[in-house]
Amino acid sequence: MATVKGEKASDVKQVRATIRDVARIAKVDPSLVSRIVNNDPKASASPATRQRVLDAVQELGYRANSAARMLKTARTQMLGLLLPDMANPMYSAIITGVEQRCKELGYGILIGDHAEGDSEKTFTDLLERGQVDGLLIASGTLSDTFLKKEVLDHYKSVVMVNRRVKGVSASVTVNDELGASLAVDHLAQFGTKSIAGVFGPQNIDTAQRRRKGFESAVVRNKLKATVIEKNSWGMDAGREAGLELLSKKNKPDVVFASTIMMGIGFIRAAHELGVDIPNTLRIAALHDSDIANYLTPSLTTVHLPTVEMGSQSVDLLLRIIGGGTPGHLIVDTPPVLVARDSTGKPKR
Amino acid sequence: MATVKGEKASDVKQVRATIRDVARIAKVDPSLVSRIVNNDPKASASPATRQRVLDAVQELGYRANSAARMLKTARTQMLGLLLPDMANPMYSAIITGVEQRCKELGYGILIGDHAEGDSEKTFTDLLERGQVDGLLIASGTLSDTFLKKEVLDHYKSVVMVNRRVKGVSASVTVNDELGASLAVDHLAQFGTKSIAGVFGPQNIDTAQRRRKGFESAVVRNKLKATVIEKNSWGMDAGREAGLELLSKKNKPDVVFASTIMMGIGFIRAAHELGVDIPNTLRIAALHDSDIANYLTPSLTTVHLPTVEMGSQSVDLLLRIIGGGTPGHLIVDTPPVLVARDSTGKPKR
DNA sequence: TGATTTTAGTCAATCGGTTGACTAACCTAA
DNA sequence: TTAGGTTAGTCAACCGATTGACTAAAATCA
Repeated sequence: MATVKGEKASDVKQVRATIRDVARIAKVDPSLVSRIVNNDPKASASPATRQRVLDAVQELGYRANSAARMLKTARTQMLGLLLPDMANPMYSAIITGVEQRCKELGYGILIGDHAEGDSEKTFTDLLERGQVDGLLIASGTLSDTFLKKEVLDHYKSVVMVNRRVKGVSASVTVNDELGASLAVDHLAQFGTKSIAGVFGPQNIDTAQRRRKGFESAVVRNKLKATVIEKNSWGMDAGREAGLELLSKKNKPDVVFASTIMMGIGFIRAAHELGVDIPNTLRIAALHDSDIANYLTPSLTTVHLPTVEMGSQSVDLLLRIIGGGTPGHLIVDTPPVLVARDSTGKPKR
Repeated sequence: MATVKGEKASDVKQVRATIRDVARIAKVDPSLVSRIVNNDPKASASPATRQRVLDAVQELGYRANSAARMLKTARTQMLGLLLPDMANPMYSAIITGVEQRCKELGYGILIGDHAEGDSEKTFTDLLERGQVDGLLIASGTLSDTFLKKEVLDHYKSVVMVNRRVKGVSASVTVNDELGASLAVDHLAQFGTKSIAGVFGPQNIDTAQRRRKGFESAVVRNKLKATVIEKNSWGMDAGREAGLELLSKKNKPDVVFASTIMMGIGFIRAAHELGVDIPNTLRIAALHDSDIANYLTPSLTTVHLPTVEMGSQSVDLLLRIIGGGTPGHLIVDTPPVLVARDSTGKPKR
């Protein structure tokens, strides 16, 4: 190997073997190599030749240059994933699911974390750079109209995750309705008369579905309900709701929080106001996460199949990219109640 | 436009304009378009021509096909980011920083979340697909030897984030030592005699640095210290440490937890054992995060510049990719103590 | 045996940008 | 006036893989 003056071993970037290198070593045409490695049905090669090619691939550690492949096939083998906030355990569960499935299928993920302000920019960036074959959007905050406008304007393969948006023809959600009603049923069994429900932005269908499940269970259990709607899904919103509700004259006996983050905030508010959980107040929240075990009291949750939602979104998106029909999928893994201390028997 | 039978408007994917389209409209050669849009200093064009080109770009909404550019330039304009766990707030802070900077510089991020088992696979995938110009590794768990072997084997541009690994010549870290000692100094001011420190895997330099800061502050404050080392950084490890320490005869008065997650776990253990914080026990942890405000009691932390660490890692990596010399950078934003209730005056 | 199909493989165009080399017209200065 | 230098732009060869069209030899069939 030619060595440039002053070159150190660590500087040597070994040159990636190309398909021509493989072809030369296996003594065949590059096109045949291509067909063999991609096991193209049109490839016809004798077993011996095929083996020679495979050996050469092995020997050189050949891997197709993805840029070249992209250019020719107009497929990037990458999916975009747009999220508002990675720190939220719900979103990280979605990421996990998306990632798992993508890895299995050989797709890469380009992540777009959209902060509040620049959502528009990130969005168009991902789309216009044309570096993804399709886009998964898991945002509980961007408005329907914005999404619809942006998405349709770019005619891209898009799947909404954990949400349905009118005008976007594909989505994957979980059974939020059942999840919410499971929580309410659990809370109702303690003989309460009054329940409160804390919800997220009502212009987003996810919140609506949860509310629907909440309300049907409320009716079924003959409870009297108070509802609070917040404009975000976070701990701050949960705490505010808690402070509001718990400083009222007639406090609720039990509370349903529509996200675990809101539940955490609510518990915090209860502590601040000296309200004892679970003796005076019981609370349950949607979305399970490890953190629920580490709160005091530990938080009763309903586990929703968010990881599956992530992976099934990938499958749906790929189907759409492949020309299949879009649609609205509800993950059929059922929600499961995980009872913990926040609804438990009073301690001691 | 030719319309295929049965084609609906929504099926029409508008064809991306190519550089040739722009050239045709502006009546120049494609090469000139390329030079103008990339403002190549070699481009010489009259103001009028330049404007024609720019107008055409505008009109067609032209954006260079990234695959073609990658192929020709052998640059992908993408960085890989390898993380163990997105749910952890420390890592999501790093992501935030990396993302911000990448967006500013027009780079994309390919995320690799390495679960415990498949770390090796993800790793080689990202590297071998050759889809990134360089790699940021922010893993507090992969072993030095593994990293060294994999990294060096692939001669890639790599920056370690929040960690230094012998044999990998670039890293960005924060001043963990100072951070830890700040926390200890704060804890010491309450007149305690005995302090406990809870640390992560000692085969990782990050843990060692924190320990060093802890110990120097312990000496400076003339304290008697107990040290616990755990093999992970999480809530579970913190809780275990808490259960161990707090069921002993002579419990510590104050505790330093080397991550916020460990702090959360420790508080949980204290609750389980009925130890009152902050009256009986005071605790402070490294890494600030929103969740610290929502715990009960809220958790005193030391804010480390993790977001900056993320963005500066990008700068360093890009410098290396551009042929610059690697090096070990310590983010110079100083750690800041954020005092909260877990070390506060006893309530009431 | 001769005609036809199958097998095994090659050829060459193409995807869209980039970039070094080149040219023609114009400008400057001696 | 003419040599030398700018300015404004063009030409064409890549980058590496894919894929439709093609060919020659071998196998099958009648």
